[in-house]
Amino acid sequence: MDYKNRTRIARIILSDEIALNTDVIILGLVRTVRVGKEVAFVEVNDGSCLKNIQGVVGEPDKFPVLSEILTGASVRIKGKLIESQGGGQKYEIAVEELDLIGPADATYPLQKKRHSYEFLREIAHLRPRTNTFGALNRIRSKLAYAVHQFYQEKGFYYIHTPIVTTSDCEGAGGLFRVSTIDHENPPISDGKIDWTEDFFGTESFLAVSGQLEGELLATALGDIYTFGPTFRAENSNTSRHASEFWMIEPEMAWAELDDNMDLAEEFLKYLFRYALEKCEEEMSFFGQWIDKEVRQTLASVADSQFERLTYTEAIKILESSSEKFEFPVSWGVDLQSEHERYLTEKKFKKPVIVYDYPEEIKSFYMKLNDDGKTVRAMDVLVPRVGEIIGGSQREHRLDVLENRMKEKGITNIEEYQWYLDIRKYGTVPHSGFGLGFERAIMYITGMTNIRDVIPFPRVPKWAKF
RNA sequence: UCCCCUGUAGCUCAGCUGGUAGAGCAAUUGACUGUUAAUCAAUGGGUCGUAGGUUCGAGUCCUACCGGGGGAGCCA
Repeated sequence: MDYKNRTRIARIILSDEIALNTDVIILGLVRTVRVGKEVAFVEVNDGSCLKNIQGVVGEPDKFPVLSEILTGASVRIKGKLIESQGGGQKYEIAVEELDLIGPADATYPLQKKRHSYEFLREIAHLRPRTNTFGALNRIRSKLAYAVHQFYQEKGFYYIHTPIVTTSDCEGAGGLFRVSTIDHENPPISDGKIDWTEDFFGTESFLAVSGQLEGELLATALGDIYTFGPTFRAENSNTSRHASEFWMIEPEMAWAELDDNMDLAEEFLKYLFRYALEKCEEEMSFFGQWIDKEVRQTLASVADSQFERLTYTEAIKILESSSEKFEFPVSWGVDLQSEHERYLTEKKFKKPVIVYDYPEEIKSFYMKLNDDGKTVRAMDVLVPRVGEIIGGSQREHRLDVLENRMKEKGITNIEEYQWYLDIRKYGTVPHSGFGLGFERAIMYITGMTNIRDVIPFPRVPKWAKF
């Protein structure tokens, strides 16, 4: 079989680059078959785009294989590309050869109808074959490319931070243990597990962030970014948390919080514009089936300023608002979801950056402001998704950093010697943030559950496929 | 982890105040059609999440457990 000479459907339908009457070979999965006496139609999708192409069989009697071709089968169609004689599509294939490559029987779970997302999650091995997940996986790929393009064009270096970490206190929640110790018969010393016997000679975990290492590279290379998997062993059961997700973490040397906010805003707008301009087919699909206003929202956000306000200002707005909150607000408490949602969805109706948070509720590495009460932290909040970016200017003053670590109760400071060393030798002001890639995709596509924007989600009680 | 809702044919669901199950789609068979989530007809298909309990009798009520959804916390 000459699989190599096949023509991808996107080249026919989307880019219009195949001339009429060209002999083409289509390889793909059957979406639906309609067999009659005089004519039969075999509609195929090959994953290159949303649209299917239909093969037209003029004399069905001469193709007994038609009776074996059901929805879900893989087929090879050879024939001439012709102008469609029916309405509804521009092109079709006048079938000359029709081969069933891989049959699918009546048990094929994907029917010619809409399925619930809940059901599709249970068949995550097959859901990529649906229109929605095809579009999601394609736009995910394109947006990942856009991430690299954005940073590479700005002169940032793409760096790889370790997946396995030995520091158990990165300030971002629960960690997954990495171990080769026989857990049914662990080595014991002084009544406790002897981790020096473990693979790395010490306790080790999956990284919850590449930030600390990112800072090291930034002070050497200037501007860097990471884009990789991140693991959080939190028992979070929400539509916007996953145990394994992809995060983009830029880190800029010689940059303060304003520069950080500028970068975050520019970055998000770049992704929104990229989706609108370079992912037209997917975005029109999402606009039709997922969220009718999503394109309009992205376009208006891409052309407007994000609202920036300090935590203190945010608290004042919330306190003077007539909105009834379940949790009362006052200076010093962390903003609840309902507060964040009010700010971004009701008050400003666009992305909002809140910065300068009370130091008590933020991590040790964030730069202390001169007021001694707040730190240079920032959160970017967007409607429907909530917190999409979290970042800060880092504390680059060695003595201040050491003090804050002590205040935060970090006892094993000597294990962070490497982190402190970049402050000890030629320290530079630097800033960075983390963007949850899936949350960005949710915002861009209008999808409302993080489990549907990553092909194989990992969440509490679910790591199948 | 907490609160609320939910679990009935392959899928989406109906099943009122308890009396041993229905529809649409899918599938199978046949007919018909330049069709396009094709159409029409017939047929097959369910130990009602699991385990207990109340009751003469439970899909329907109660308890526990296991899934799923929404919200909260944690955050990206």
